[in-house]
Amino acid sequence: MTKLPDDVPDCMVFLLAKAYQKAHADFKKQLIPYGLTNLQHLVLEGLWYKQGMTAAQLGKFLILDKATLSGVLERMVKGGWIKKQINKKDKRLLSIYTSPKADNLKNDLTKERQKANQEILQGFSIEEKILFKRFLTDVINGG
Amino acid sequence: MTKLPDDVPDCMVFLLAKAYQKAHADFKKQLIPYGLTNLQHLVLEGLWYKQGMTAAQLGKFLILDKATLSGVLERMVKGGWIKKQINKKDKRLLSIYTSPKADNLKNDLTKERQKANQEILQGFSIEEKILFKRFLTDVINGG
DNA sequence: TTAAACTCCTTCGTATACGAACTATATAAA
DNA sequence: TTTATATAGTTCGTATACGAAGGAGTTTAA
Repeated sequence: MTKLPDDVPDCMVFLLAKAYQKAHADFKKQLIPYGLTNLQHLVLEGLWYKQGMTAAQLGKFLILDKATLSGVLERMVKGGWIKKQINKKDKRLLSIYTSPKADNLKNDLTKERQKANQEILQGFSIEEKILFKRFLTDVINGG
Repeated sequence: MTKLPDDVPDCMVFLLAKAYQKAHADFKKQLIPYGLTNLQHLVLEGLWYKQGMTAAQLGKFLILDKATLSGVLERMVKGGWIKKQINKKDKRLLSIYTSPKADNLKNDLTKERQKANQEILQGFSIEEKILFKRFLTDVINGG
């Protein structure tokens, strides 16, 4: 990731993309020792937040397309991170649970996430951090 | 894109990802009538900024991996948006130029970009806009 | 001058990301 | 009850995104 030129045409999508990619790339490196990708980590966070969510609920929680989630969940089952369980009352529904292997990493992953937050917001004052998060949520919710 | 829950675990990578994805999805829709993707539009902006850049220079300008750019450029040549030209002095280098078909859309695309910026920053005061952009560039450059 | 080192671009592998079409299941309506 | 509609997941197609390895060309160094 190189220095951003000063005089690019003004484009918010570009700025958001590159800020995201920078943060993503750094956190990705932090997660390599755990054998987890960024998104897979988010799936675990989602399930720890509310265990047994269906794929649809998880997708809503993570603001993620069901098509994307489908593949991620498949790889996470294969990796032993989660279990899928078909709902007996409604056979369309998949309830998803974290595995013990995942749960054992919960504290470590929380620390990694906090470390990532710190590095991303390094140099930001407390007020700026709050403001920045408000701006981002405004972009997400606004429209 | 649904409403963001209030009590997610604090994760900047998530916020940045979703803010980017929201902005990206909206701009993507704007670009459909032109037959261009978001990134392809950025390639044109890059070339209008400095015509004849090599793939490596363009990648640096757009903060993009050469492997990603390679495929994008191939599709853009196929679509008639750009021309690749091998440098005679150094046969490794590809100089890249926009096509007349692309140049004809320059004004329209500029307007679309400005419209996208407005929508993303809708509700932001002038000071907030400046601050937000500073925050994002800080994330990109900082580390 | 010839081998080593370097650079540019492509190709491959893997993981997002999402629209669209499809299957299976469940519910609503006629 | 049978049909219509709706919902949950999967699959397919296309486009990023990037690390790693490879091929071709250039430069440096012994």
